[in-house]
Amino acid sequence: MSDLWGLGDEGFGDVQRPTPIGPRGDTIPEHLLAGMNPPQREAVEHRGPALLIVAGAGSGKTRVLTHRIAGLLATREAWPSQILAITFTNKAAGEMRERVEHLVGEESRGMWISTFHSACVRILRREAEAFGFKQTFTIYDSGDVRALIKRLIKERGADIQGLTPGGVSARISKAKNELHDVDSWARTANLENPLDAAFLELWRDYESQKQRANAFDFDDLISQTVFLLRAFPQVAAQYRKRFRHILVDEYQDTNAAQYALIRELTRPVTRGELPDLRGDLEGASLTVVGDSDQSIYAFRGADIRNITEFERDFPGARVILLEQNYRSTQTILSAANAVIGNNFDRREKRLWTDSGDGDRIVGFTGYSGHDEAQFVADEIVELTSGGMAYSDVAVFYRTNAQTRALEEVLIRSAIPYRVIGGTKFYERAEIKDAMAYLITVANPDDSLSLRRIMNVPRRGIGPATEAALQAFADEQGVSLRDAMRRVGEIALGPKVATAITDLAALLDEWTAKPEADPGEVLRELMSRSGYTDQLRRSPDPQDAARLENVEELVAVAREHRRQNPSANLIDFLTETALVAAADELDDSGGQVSLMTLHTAKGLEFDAVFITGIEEELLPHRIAAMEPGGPAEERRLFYVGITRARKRLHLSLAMTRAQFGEVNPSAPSRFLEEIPAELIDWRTPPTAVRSSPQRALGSRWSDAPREQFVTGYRDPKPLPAGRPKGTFANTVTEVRDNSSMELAPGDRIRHKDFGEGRVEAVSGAGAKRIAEVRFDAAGRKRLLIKIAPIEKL
DNA sequence: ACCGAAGCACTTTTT
DNA sequence: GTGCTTCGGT
Repeated sequence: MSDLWGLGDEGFGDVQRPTPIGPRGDTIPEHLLAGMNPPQREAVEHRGPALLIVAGAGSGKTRVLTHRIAGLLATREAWPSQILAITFTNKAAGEMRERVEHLVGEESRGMWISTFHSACVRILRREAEAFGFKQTFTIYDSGDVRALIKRLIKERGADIQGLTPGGVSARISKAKNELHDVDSWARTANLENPLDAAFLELWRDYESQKQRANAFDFDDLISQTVFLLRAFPQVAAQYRKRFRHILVDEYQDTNAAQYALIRELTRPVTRGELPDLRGDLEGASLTVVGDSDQSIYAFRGADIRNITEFERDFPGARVILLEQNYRSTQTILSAANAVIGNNFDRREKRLWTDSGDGDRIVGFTGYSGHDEAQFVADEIVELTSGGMAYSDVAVFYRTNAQTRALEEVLIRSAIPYRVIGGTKFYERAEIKDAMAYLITVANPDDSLSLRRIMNVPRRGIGPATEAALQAFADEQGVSLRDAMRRVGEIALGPKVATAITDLAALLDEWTAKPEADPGEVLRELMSRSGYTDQLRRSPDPQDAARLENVEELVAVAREHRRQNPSANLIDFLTETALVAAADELDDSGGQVSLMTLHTAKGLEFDAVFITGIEEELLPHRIAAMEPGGPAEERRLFYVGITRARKRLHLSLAMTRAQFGEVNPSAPSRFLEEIPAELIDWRTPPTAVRSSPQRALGSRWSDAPREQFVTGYRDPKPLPAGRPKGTFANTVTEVRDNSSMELAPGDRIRHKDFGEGRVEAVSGAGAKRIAEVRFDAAGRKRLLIKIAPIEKL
């Protein structure tokens, strides 16, 4: 650290600065460095063209980032407006802004701190007119994209086999994340393949529809910004000149498009590209923070090489490692280190703490997902009665479907909880309807939203009428909305024509007032369109809840306006389109948080439950077959483990219900990667086998599904030298009792509940259920197929 | 045009 | 088990 400021040879000295900076001698105020360990300190102080901070979980990277920004401001090396910080969620952006403001005060206003998507929308709105879009463009979420593609497939007829909306949208998304557009993709594609050719046509259709609707999809936001910067050098130069310090969090999860965006923004500006530029301007200084062990978004195109090859990409880059953990106990870190150590091809990094071992990890194996959920609930009661707040507890799972059992049991146990993400508020039908009204008002060209509300509530405009309107629009070369306004020129019944005219008039009235209060607009639209009336009059009790949801949305819009008095309808729509799951978290809630392992990234809790640690689920069956899949699933588990501050609970179930079918499940291979002495198993996982004699002393490692089909299979020997779980001496049988005939009155013996008498049998096939009154354990409902019972 | 009943396909993770 | 689509009746 001889050149502490990096100003010497790194070339800052000769460069023209567009705004004044303080005297070089300004030092970072001591309060910004107090209490930091040496690498943290260096990460705050280092100056140079590029800096990679390899930040292990819980190593204080947010603190380092905020203090680094505060340092830049405090020393007058940068104005707030010269800073662009990219975070993973809006919530993280808000927190970072708050913390920087806390450190350096009001003067920090004017920084851009946002997600990739929000930053790009901001750029695109400013520049929209330059490349054929209107400023009022709207944003399609994945549901909108699928709906549009679905319609396009349908319109093209049945000649395209094997093209599903989901498949097509995933493919388009993947291509865009790799920075392809339709034409560049077409050049590399093999169009001999009829499926690819059909896909290409569909994609072209999709793009032209989207353009006509004045809309972007999520992936466009990034890739179109890159194309914009590349196509308009003078536009790019403005942003390059403006942003002198770019900081990117969670860099391991950036994809090719996001990488390209960063590259574009950090290019130097040469004289002549901007009129008022006196000399060449070197590229912005880039700081990235990340941890390749926490890269979990490869499915979204994230490329781990962005971080592993950072030094090669950005010559002159400095790399700083943060390994000291300030979050978790050593027990939790040892488990995390042991698990992630099984990923080969990684840069060795070991988290450590000086804050002690803490409690052992608690393990539990339930009979079913419900049983497992009951364990979670019981433990939460235990923890909170010991003084822990509900909001300090989180429950993680691999798939959203796993919430059902958890929610049922938590409700029954009167534990307040909140599901983060999952079936989001904004995905509910009534909310999408309400939003579609707003979108149609804000962006009259968006025919997708217009179609959605055309006959909602019912006003007699059916498919036939809609087709007639569309035909007229195509014929006249106008929008669907224009066709509605000119309904008099179309031969339609008087009743239908009136309905269309009324709707068009209502929408136009508000389109003319784009600056009106969004909450007010929504309330008016909902009431005057008859939407609220329809729900109020409905006999369906669910409609009462839907009405409440719409009212809730009005309240959300009002609150947004209260917090941003100048925010118009488009601002509100943009914000709601870009909410991330983790943004829903508020710490004030006093509720247990339920979320997927993906959503958990970047968060931390005193007590963490990771559920469903089973083969097929974690690693997930689909991911396990993809190249790099198992390693990424392991990282996901690692992310989950490292969220815990004090207490970690790992649980699994011996059977798991899916599709309403119950199947046996095997403990995850990841469990035995944790040294046995770290886990206190309340009930250990057990060998799953079909022939009782073989299993004693066996391990349940490496237990893929065929084991259940074909019988017991000898596991591979474990690699020596690493302590492994040894739970195999306790063996439970999960057997297939499909053929067992039970009738009321039969006596049975259950492995744990003892003897009992069958009272009733219901259901059919794999779902046959016996109600049994056990002599000691009381009444239970057992799934005959998998219950550990025998007939007496 | 609208409603209810029956049949089916589906679930990995997300901005 | 759910949610969506299809079909047949009003």
